[in-house]
Amino acid sequence: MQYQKEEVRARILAAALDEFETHGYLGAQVRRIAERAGVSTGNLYRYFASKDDIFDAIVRASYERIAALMADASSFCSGSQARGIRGLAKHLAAGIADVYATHGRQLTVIHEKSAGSRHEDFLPAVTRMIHERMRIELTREGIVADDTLLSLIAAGFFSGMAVLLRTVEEPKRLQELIGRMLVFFFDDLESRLAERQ
Amino acid sequence: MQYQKEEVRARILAAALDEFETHGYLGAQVRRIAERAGVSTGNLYRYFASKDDIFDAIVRASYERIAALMADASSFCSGSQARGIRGLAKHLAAGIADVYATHGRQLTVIHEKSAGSRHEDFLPAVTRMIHERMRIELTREGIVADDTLLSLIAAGFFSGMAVLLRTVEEPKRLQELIGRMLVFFFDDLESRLAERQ
Amino acid sequence: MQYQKEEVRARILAAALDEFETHGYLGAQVRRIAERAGVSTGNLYRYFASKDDIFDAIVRASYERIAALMADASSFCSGSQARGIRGLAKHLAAGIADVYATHGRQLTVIHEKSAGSRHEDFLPAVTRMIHERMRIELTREGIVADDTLLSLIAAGFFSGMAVLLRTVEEPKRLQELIGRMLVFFFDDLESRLAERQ
Amino acid sequence: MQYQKEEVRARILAAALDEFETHGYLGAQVRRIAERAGVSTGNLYRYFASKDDIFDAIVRASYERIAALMADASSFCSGSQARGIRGLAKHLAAGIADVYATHGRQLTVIHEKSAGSRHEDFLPAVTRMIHERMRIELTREGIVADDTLLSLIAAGFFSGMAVLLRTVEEPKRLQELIGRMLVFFFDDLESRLAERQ
DNA sequence: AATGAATGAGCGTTCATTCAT
DNA sequence: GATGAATGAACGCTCATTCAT
Repeated sequence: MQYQKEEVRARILAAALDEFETHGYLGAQVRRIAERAGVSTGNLYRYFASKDDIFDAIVRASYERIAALMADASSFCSGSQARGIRGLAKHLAAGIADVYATHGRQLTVIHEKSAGSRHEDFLPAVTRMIHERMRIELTREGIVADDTLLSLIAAGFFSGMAVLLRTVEEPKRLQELIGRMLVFFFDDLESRLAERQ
Repeated sequence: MQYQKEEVRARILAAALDEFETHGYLGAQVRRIAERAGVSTGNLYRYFASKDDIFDAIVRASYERIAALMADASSFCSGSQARGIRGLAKHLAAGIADVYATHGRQLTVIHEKSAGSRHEDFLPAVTRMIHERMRIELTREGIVADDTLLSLIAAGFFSGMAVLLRTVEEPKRLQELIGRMLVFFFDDLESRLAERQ
Repeated sequence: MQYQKEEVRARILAAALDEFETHGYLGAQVRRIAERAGVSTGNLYRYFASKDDIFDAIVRASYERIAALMADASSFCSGSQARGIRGLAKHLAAGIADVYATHGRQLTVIHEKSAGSRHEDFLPAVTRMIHERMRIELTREGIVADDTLLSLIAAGFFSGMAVLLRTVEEPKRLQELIGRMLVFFFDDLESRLAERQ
Repeated sequence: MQYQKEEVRARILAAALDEFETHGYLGAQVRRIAERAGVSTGNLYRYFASKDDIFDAIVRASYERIAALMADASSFCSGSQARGIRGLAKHLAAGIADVYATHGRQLTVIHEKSAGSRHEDFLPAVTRMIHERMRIELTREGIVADDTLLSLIAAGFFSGMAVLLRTVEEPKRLQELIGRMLVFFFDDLESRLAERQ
């Protein structure tokens, strides 16, 4: 019985992931999710209290792991020798890749299809968190950088990671491209961000 | 009569811009647009055939100008001496800023609030176009670059421009930051994109 | 098996009584009844064919006893020396109190919470029956009374009994108040009902 | 246009009155109300925000008039020479008849069919108010009466009025029966309520 | 006998669109 | 040209009842 329930729950989540991916949160229809899952509407509501709740169930783990990743930057900063923004970026890139490895489609959905749901502020929130971390790191290094520029880099870095993870299937190639993206974004950042004379 | 019609049409478009900006395409309500415009719902439908049509009317000009900007790279390439990707990027940045100057809010709307409308693929489309232009330019210069990396840079560049244009109000500061963003994205691009040895 | 069945049946009825008392017939939920009874929904339907059926099972006994009470007025009239409406009222009051003693909550439920069920006409039916009895008795005594007035008294008497039985816990006090209510309703009824000159 | 709107609103209210009368608040269906009114469901919601709102619109006036009637007992007590409970009862009876004359079916609906709506406590509330007024009046006259008995009389009086008003069509007959009901309930009340020796 | 997962018709409500005036 | 009342399909969700085990 327990097994069967879990299996149904999983089928609903799988169907819902398809649906949200295709139509976005607002465009998604609960009936369609139920149909795709081979479940009646009524039964679906035995597993989830509302449409928003289904979305949350799909997306929560990736949300929490990303949030945790951002939060543990202090432990990262104090403990490691690979410091500086490049170290931070490496750390974040590895963490994001890690989350993507297990929650790839879910991360994409919360990133791009959450408008109207309780998670619609995911992208700005993540951008802000990355931005803050980078700001702290740069300050520590005595580097002065414009905040707008910095937030733009934070957003570009996160979305760039998303593009790579979604596009590149071969693991070695992926690792290499992440490395080169890190070079692209953070090598010699100091001089590239310097106020022009 | 013709004059009056244009004025009504303009009021509808202004109200709709507000509405789409606030609620996104799917969350927007035609009734609310009509109310804000001081027009009856029925009359609104004399000017536009559907909600999607209103969205299109708001957004089409910015879409076309961006598309045109991407298309005229040939004229750019043949005529100008400021060549290379940096020249291209400068050209695109200027063009985007130009579009933004007259269609700023519309550009933001098609960029971020188009989910569910016929323009929901605007962002990937623009990214692809920029990507292609950059690819051509780099090929001309004999530079080999990974396509995924390139498309990620294209997307970051476009979204970065959007951030700057939306955030920075003071024109001189804006010009400066655009310049520095160009430095950040395109200075020494060749070596930063080079396959690692 | 039979014993066990009866115990389950009783638990369902007890839970249903709670539920109907709290939410009324239409507001009651079969699922909630099953939960409170510690029985599965499916099993509940082995004992009762429908929600309406559960309601009927709870309420039938009090209904039948009240109906029987009304019906045995003939035996009452022929056998007893305590005649007249006062005698009838005393008899009915005692009978109602008797039913209430064993089916108090059920009586309240059929009286006040039966809207939507097959018993929703309980109150008017009982009122009519009391009314008829009183009419017969008054006719026997040669008293002429208006029928509307009489039915109003019948209803007031029954509802009044319900109020007392529900409100007053102490038996002696209850007996006293019932007595005084009888005085209030039936003492000198003849002159109080007389057509005014 | 204004006329037409009012006419539709009136049709909806009339249909809803039928529906609530027949099925009670919980059993009533918005679709059925719309059908009976010859209006589409969507249009019905242009006139009323919710089912509860329709009920309120039907019933509010009678509620407020009854509440006002109860509230102005002070003005009644100070000004008039026809004092005592009999005076009070006469006053209330006249007031209730007055409300019934214009809101008869609505009064019945809020009285008997409001379970589940925001007005479901109408009957106990009215009973309590009448009870309190009567208590004040009796105290003024130095009469001691049991509160349970008093509340039972209050309820019987109100419901009795409802019965008369619903049943008796002929105005003179109605007046007469009301008068006789007042006699029945309040003549010689003092001695009938006296604690027995 | 018992479970509780499953069903599906139907509820109150919304909103893009049409139509009578 | 303009109004805004009217439509009705469709939405998210509920719950009495049934069914596979």
